[in-house]
This record gives sequence, structure tokens and C-alpha cells, in this order.
Amino acid sequence: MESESKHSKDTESRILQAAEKEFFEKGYAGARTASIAETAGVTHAMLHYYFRTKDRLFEKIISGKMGLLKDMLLSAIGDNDLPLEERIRQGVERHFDFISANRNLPRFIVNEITSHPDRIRIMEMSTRDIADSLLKNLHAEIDEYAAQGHCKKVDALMLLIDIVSLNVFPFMAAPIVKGAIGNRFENYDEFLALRKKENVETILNKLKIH
Amino acid sequence: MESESKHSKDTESRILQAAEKEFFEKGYAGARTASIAETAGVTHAMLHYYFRTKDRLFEKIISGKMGLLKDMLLSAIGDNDLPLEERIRQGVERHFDFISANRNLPRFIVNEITSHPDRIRIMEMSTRDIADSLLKNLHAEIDEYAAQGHCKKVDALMLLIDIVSLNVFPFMAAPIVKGAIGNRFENYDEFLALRKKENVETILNKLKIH
DNA sequence: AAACAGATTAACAATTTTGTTAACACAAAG
DNA sequence: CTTTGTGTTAACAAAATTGTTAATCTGTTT
Repeated sequence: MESESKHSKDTESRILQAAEKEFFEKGYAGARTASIAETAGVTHAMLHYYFRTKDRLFEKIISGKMGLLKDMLLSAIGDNDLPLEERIRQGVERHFDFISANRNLPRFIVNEITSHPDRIRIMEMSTRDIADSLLKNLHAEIDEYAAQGHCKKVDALMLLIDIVSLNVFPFMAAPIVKGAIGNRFENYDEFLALRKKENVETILNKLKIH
Repeated sequence: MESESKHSKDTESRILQAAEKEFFEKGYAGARTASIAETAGVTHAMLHYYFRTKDRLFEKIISGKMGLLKDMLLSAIGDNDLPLEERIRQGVERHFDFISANRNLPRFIVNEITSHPDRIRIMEMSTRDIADSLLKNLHAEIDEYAAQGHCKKVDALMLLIDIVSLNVFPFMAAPIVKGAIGNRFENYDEFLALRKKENVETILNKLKIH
């Protein structure tokens, strides 16, 4: 006899979990509340019992994952006291790993932002704040290192966008990249491991003096 | 028998045009046939008259735009007889311009591929074929130039993915990038112009010997 | 002009999806 | 052991979306 048979308080979190999966995979419009409920193993009435509407459930997911966009950007730049080059190497790697651990987060965010521009205008602002504080530091550091002749004077904003572009693409466009690489790799993760190294080199290469 | 359109202009193409916009913006699930009809300036019955179902209309759009994915990859590498470096510069620029002229095509394709993996498995194959023939040439050329000491020996596949990553991202993630750049530029197109140059340099920098 | 054929519309029907309600189950407290 | 409150369910209702039909219009053909 399982004690979790009827009155289990974890149905709410089960719904959230199932909803996250559904929303991430199919987007807001494509997600079906019935499908979410089925995945969670409950009636779809429960979904309304806990979250009133599909919209409010979606908002719960959004606000929960919103901080991750922040982390996604922040993880691109290390925060310790290593030499700049090493910090950037670590930053790129951490950023790559972060996206790897949240593979469909970028696509989801981009999608919902473009199809509901109003709903998430807050995010645009917060993105700006994060990027601003991030870039102010990075920009100053690069200038300092460049003045000392240790690296080229590259634009911090462009460098940040380079990092995010290179790291996000192999996950966001995974099905297409998979098609392009064909059978050159055992599996996709093997390719990703190489890609991570390649991205680090590409970024550091932009800083090298030659 | 040549006179196909009896009454109004070509409503069929107007519907197709409106449908493309709707599908590209909101994806298959988010698109509304009524909205498409309204944009086209006709009753939504016309949509069914010409295309039976939403599904068949979608397929029409897909097959029509499918060749563009091909072009998108092919445009990444020039096809004339300039020196390799110049060819790549031209290729990157043409690729950038192509995406710029089809700004939401990448997001659309990626989305539909991930939410209907079965429907478009053909594309995975064709992508592979294109990439294969493209890379075979590029790979040989890079090796040749590298042997002559004109450039570093970089992996052609990685270079291709670099190009596509860097060029696609500022369009695919436009709302987020817009947030990040804040008020550093007059408008987004001004940023894009600089970004295009930056991408060319980033790619060519990977080939330079130092 | 009459007949004809494709194009168009409005009203309607079917289906899908979301949201609600009322009854029921069960554990804990009085 | 009743009461009480929350969790649960099935059946229902409402809304939204897709798909259909029959009647109408318009240009073309005979």
C-alpha cells in the first residue's frame, strides 16, 4: 500500500514540472493543458484548481525560469581574480555548460518574447541592466589589459555577443546542426565537447595580439 | 484558359503572403486561420476554398520556403575564383545579407523542426547533403592554402558553424540583443551593420597566421 | 441574353481546448 | 464518529478555432 495514493501534495510540483516540459517543447500556443495534466498523472481540472488558468500557470513557469536568463548572461563572464584571459576562458566554458544544462531555454525565451512582445517587456529591461553592469566591468578590464599590451582592444559588447552567439547556436539549432555534421561524430555530445573548445579558442583568438 | 483569376486580384497569393507572415511570426500552433484571412482581406472560408485545411496551407508555405534553407547555407561560401580569404569574406557578407532579408526564417525553421520532428525529417537529409558537398570543397581549399602557408589549417565544418552561429544569432535573438545593446546605437540596423563587419573579421581572424 | 463556372460570402456545424461545478474521498481535528 | 477542510474526479459548460454548405456574385462563353 503506497501512502502517496490519493492526497499527495506534490501534484502541484508535478504539474509545474510537466508544464515546463510542455511549454518548453511546444511553446505557449502549442502547449495543451490536457497534455500537461496527463504527463503529470492527474486530471486537467487539477491544473485549474492550482493555477486558475493556462496563462497563470505559464507565468509561474516564466517567473521561475526568468532568473536563468540572468544567469545565462552572467555565466559568460567569470567573477574571480584570475588574469583576464583565464577569466574569459572560464566564462565561456561556464556559459556553454549552463546552456548545455538548459538546452531548450534559449529557444523558449526567444520564442515567447517574439510572439508576446508585451508580456515580457520586463525582461528586455532586466537584460539591459545585466548587460550594462556586466559590460562596464569587462570594458574597463579589457582597456586596462590592452593598455598594458597584453591583448587587443576589442569591444566588450561585441565580444559578449560573440560568446553568446557561438555557445547558443549549437543547442538552439541542434536538429539542423545534427544534420550538417552527419556521421562525422559518434553522437552529438561528442561534437558539443569539441565545439566548446573551439568556441573558447575563437574568443581568445580575438584577444590575441598578432 | 489562361485567365485564371475571374474576380478579384489574386487572392490565393494574398492568402499565401498573409499566411507566411502569420506562420513565421507565431508558428504553426499560434497561427490563426481567421487572422490570416483578415490580413489577406478575405473571408476565412476562402482559405479553405483554396487550401482545404490549415495543415495543407502550412505545407505549401513550408515547401515554398524550403529551398531558402539551402540558399542560407550555400550563401555562406562564395562560388567564384577569388582568393580564399576574399571568397570567405564575400560568403560571410552574403550569408549575413540573406538572413537579414529573411529575418525570421531561421527561428521559424528551427521551431517547426523541433516541435514536428517527423514532418520535416526530409530537411535534415537535404541539409546534410548540402553541407557535405559544401564542406568537401571548402575543406580541400583550406588545406591547400594552409599547405602554401597562406592561412592556418582550420576545420571547415567548425568554420561553417562559426559563420552561421555569428550571423544568425543577432536576428534570431533580436529582441534580447536589442535589450542588451540598450541605447548604444541609433537603431538596430545601425548595430547590424557593425555586427556584419565584426563577424567577417572574427571569421577571417581564425584563418590568419600569427 | 442565357447558361455556365469559378470565386466569394455569411451563416452554420464540428471539433478542439479551456474553464467550471458539484459531488466525492480522505485525513485530521474536535 | 461527526465535522471540517482540502484534494480529487468526472461530467459539464463555455469559448475559441477549424472546417462546411448553400446561396450569391461576376465575368466568360455560347
